[in-house]
Amino acid sequence: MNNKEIQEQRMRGYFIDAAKNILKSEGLRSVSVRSIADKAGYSYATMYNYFKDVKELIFICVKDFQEECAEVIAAETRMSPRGVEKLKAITKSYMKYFVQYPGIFELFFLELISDMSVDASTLELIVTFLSRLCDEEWTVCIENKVFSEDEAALLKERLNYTVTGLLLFYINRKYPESYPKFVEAADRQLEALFRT
Amino acid sequence: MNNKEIQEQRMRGYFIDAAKNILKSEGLRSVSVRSIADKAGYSYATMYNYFKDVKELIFICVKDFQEECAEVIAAETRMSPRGVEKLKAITKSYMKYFVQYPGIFELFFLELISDMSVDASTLELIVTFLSRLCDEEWTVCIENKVFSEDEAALLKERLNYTVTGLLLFYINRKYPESYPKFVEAADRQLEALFRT
DNA sequence: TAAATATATTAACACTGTTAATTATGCAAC
DNA sequence: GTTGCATAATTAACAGTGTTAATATATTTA
Repeated sequence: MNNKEIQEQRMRGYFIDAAKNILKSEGLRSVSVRSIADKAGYSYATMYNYFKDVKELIFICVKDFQEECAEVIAAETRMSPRGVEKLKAITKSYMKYFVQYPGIFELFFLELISDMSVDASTLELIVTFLSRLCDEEWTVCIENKVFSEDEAALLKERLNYTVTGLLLFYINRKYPESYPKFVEAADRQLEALFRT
Repeated sequence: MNNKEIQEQRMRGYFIDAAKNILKSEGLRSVSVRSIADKAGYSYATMYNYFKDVKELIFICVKDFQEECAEVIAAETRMSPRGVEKLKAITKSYMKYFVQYPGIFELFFLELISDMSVDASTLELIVTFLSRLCDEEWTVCIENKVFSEDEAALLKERLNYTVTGLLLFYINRKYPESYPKFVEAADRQLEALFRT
C-alpha cells in the first residue's frame, strides 16, 4: 500500500468512525452527510471524494458493528455450557445488543437499499450474521446427536426469522410494551424452539 | 354530522385516497406531502388543515389496507378446509399480499414512529393483524383438540414473528434471492410450525 | 520557483416537512 | 345585490436532506 492509498484509507476511516459514532449514540435518524462530515472535521462535499454516496459509507459500518457485537457476545457467553444452552445465551446476548443500540438494528434491517450502492455481499453479511455467530454451537449439537443435520438447518433458519421478528416488533412497533415483557416473549419462543 | 363535518371528512378522504394510491403503486419512498397533495388536487399546505402532519395521514391508510388485505385473503382461502390447512392458507395469502405491495409492508413495519403522531391503537392494529386474521381458525383447532390453548397461544405468537421475519428478509434484504426460494423457505417454516 | 495535479470547500440545485403570511372563497347580514 | 367577515387554500419562506459543479487551496512535479 503506497502513501496515497494509506492516506485515502485514513480519510475513509475518519468518516466511517464519525458515522459509527453518530449511529451508536444518536441513531440512524441523526446520520446525515453534514453531521458525519462535521464530526469528521471536514466539509460535507469532501465525503464524495472517498465514498460513492452516504449509503455506501454507512453500510461500511455494518462490518465493524458485527465485529464489536461478536466480541460482546463472546465475552457474555464465555461461561455458558456448550450446545443448546450456549445457543440460547448467544441469541439473548444478540438481542440485548440490538435493543441497546436500536440505531444499529435500523441500519442492519430497516434502512432501505433501493439503489445499488449497497452491494450484495453486505446484505449477505447481514442476513447470515446470527447464523454465523451460532454455527459452531450448532455443530456441537449435531455432533452430540441433540439435533440431526436437517433439524439443525431448519432450526437455524427459524431462529433467525423469529429473533428478527421479535426485535422488529419491539424496537420499531413498541410491542411488547416493556422490556421485561419483551424478554419474556423472547424466552418463551426460545424455549419452544430448543425443546427437543 | 353537519355540513361542515361532512365536507371536512370528504377533504380528508381525498388526501387519504391519494396517499393510498401512491403507497400501493409507487411505494413509501414516493409518498411526500407534495406528491399526495398533487394527486388530491390541492396545494401541499392544504393538508395541514386536515391532518396534524404527514405521518398521521399515511398511518390512517393502515386500517383501509388491512380491510382490503382481509378481503383478498378471505376470497383466496374461501375453499380451504377449516383448521390447520386454513391457517396455512391465510398465512400464505397474507405474505403474498405484502410481497405484491412492498410499500404497504414498509408502512406497516418499517416506517419509523419516532414522534407521537402515530397513536398506540394504530400500532396495536398492526402488531395484532395476523393474529386477528387467524383467530377464528385457531379457535377451530382448539375445539377440535388439534392444539391445546397454551400450544395455540405460543404458536400464534411464533407464527407472527416468523412471518414478519420472513417478509422483512425477503422484501428489505433480498433474501432469499428469488420469489420461488422465498416461498420454499416460508413453506418449510410453516410446515414445521404446524407439525403436531 | 513555476506549472500541473490533486484535494477540500463553497455555491447551487432539487428535494423533504412544516409554518406564517397572503390571497381567494363562501356566506350571512344589510 | 353588495358589503363585511370568517374560513379555507395558496404562496413564500425556513431549515433540513443528498448530491454535483465550480471554485479555492494544497501538494507534487518539472
